[in-house]
Amino acid sequence: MKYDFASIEPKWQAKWQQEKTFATETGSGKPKFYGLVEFPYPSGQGLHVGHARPYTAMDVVARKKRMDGYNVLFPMGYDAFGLPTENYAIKNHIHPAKVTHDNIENFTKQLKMLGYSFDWDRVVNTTDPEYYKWTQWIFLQLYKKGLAYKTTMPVNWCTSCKCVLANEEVVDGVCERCGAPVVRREKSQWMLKITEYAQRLIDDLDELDFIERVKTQQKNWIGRSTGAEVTFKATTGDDIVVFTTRPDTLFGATYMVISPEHRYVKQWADKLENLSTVEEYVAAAARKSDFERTELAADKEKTGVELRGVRAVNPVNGREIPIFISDYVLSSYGTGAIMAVPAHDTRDWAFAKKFGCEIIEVVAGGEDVQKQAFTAKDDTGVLVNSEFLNGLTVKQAIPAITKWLEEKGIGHEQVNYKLRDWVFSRQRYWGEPIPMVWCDKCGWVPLPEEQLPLLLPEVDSYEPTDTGESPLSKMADWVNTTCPHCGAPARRETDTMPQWAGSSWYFLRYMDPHNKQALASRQALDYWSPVDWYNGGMEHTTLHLLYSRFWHKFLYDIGVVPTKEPYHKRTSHGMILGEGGEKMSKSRGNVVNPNDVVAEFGADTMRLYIMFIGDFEKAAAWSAKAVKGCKRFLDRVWNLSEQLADSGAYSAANESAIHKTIKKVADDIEAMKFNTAIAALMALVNDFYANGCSRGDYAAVLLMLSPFAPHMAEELWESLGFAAQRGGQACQQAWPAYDASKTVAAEVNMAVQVGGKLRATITVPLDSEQDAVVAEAMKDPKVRKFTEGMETVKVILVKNKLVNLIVRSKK
RNA sequence: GCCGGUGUGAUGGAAUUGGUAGACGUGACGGACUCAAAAUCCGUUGGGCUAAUCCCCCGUGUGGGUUCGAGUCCCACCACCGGCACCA
Repeated sequence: MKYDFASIEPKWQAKWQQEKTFATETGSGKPKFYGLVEFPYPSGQGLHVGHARPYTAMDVVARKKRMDGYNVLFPMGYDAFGLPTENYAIKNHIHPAKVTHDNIENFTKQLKMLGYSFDWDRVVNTTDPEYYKWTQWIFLQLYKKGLAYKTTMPVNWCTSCKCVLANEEVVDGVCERCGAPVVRREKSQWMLKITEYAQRLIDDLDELDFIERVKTQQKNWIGRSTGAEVTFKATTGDDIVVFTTRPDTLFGATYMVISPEHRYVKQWADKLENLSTVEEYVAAAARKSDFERTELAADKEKTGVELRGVRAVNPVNGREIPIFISDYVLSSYGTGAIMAVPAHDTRDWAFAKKFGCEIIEVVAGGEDVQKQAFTAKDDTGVLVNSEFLNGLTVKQAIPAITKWLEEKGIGHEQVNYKLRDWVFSRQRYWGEPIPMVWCDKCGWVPLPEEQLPLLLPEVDSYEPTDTGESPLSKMADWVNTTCPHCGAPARRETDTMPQWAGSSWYFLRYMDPHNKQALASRQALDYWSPVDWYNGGMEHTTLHLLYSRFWHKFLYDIGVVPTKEPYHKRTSHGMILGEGGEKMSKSRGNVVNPNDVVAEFGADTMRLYIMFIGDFEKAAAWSAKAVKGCKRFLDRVWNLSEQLADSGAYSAANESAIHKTIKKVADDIEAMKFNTAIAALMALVNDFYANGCSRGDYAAVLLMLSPFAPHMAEELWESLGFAAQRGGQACQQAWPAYDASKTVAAEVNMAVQVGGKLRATITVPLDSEQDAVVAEAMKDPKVRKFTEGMETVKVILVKNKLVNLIVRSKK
């Protein structure tokens, strides 16, 4: 009988669906395992082979965990709000909800076609009002705790999406999604105080089993630095507060720089002798897009203007120093003002050289500071020209000066973060409405919780407006409401939430997806939390992963969830590239469609290949030829079923190899080394071809193969009578038992080295002692040849592995 | 510039973490089967030297080092990939 995947696969998929083979009960005597993959955005293009890699991997893990006796939660859903759907809807005049519905239907079909063991009764969809009701509810809780606020500030504005972006969504000055330039605009936006959680988002990483590069990337993004805030007096009498990580260099501060947006620039306008030049510079800085600003940053050419008419006083020595504005000082970091120490900071040095500022060395130990800044922050430098700090190393001087500043009341230790608050409003239609009402008397009033969900209204046009207002603002019926507080006429917020909102808590909803009273029942949360293993893309490290950790910590603080962190273990997969090793894209014409692969080779081959393709964490190029190799392997497994010896036990010739493979495959799955797990199975099947194969041997291979190629495994399991014999599907069996004692053979092959060079291999009884091994080795003519006339000075024995004879010529 | 990662046959990639480099797959070559091809099965396949699948030598980006022994550890360098970047 031929391996007819085209009829086998739908057969088993239908059976799994009918019998709800993978439905999960909350609560059971078994230990729980919650495996999670990032839910897809249901785009019109359908499932990509890039999706198949992480999904297949976690499916293999989930299936293996079930065989290990775990109660496994392995859910799937759709992150369906977002711009591509909205843009498609605009272009084709179809409602985004309809587009979403159709795309989800297609995705579901494709996911089922690949045989994933999701619990399909727990599907969530972020655009479902029953779901986003709770997204809105979380927002209200954030608002009540003061963590959501509306403010006017310069924001990133995508010129193409006509929408604001979070800092995390701007990459190299362009929109992360569409690549259009991002400019800065003053807009009133809802913000979430993620900065309040900055320290905990760093600290709690220590307890988590995240791969290291995710941890470092998150830490770098949060960007903690410790230093001091110091207050300088301006000649106007105002205080100028600066942040510095080098308070020890305070005596070398020869000028100050404040950002062009700093409030003092306007405040001091009437005192400035060169007001028009200053205003010109401020205007020019404001015009620059983020892209231009990062471009300019690259060549480090400093620009700026001195504020003539106002000066500052260095608090440590009373010296009057000039104040500049320059866009190398950012308004959004620290205090928007710095003390410049050109001798010991490369940026200040470059600026000082250009504008002729004084350079005073206060840390000795480097090159001439007139030629180059000396920035070492360790013990190599010693303080000079700094009165009471002289003679101290930098490391000693920092606490000393900090203490001094505190005593004088002009400074204190300070920690700063690069992380900014999360810009949370979007001026688009297809997102969760923000449940807030503006009342002229009461200000912003949250919608009462019992009025949730606040439904998206039906509109005629979803087009974004050029004015930067949400399309919802044109819906007078919807916008005009009454104040929940005082009953006066009021207006709804018309911005919607960013796509990251729905994905920030979806893993909680899977635990109890149909709950109408809460986002999930406490019982379900207690049972399933936290996610045991979450696999996803590196591109979400500073977006989704950071945002959802923040929300989860907040929910923990208000007593909604039982754990501080949402995910225990986080792993990441590499991208699937096209045949040539380039990124798959329509324009390159190298996109592989999973439907085509499944039609030609079957889902099991597709699954097997995507796991065999290479190191799971690294990018891998698709190879049509290698796909065939995996199909060939499955054919070989299938064909073997027709030549089985009729014994339920492992055959003597294969027993040792079977036990080794059982351990190898289990270990490799746990370590995500799927490629070597499959290689081990291939090697075992090769052994079976060489040695013959019993029914018992074969059953073991079917069980080990079942997480990777479940349809074929089930079909053979059933047709060979194992299902009837052992009861239940292959995926419902226990993982075959591993017996270490069965893996050891009576004899082992050992390498013989002379002077570290391999000269022979010998076969000796297991656990042979040194003398016996050497004696056996000396029987080998090659070994004799290299030891002839030599004196053995040392023998190194690695038991059952290797013996190394160290020789030297006799005197 | 800073942080992280990678570099192994023709090729995708293995290597129990310091112990026989190249598992497994692809490709190539040879054989069996076939009228033939495909499919399948069985071999061979790092380089040099060679009549030889005898020997011997070389070989994991480059140059040093530690060690009985290094793809693996240390130092310096080169190349490529990813992240961050005027963050005081």
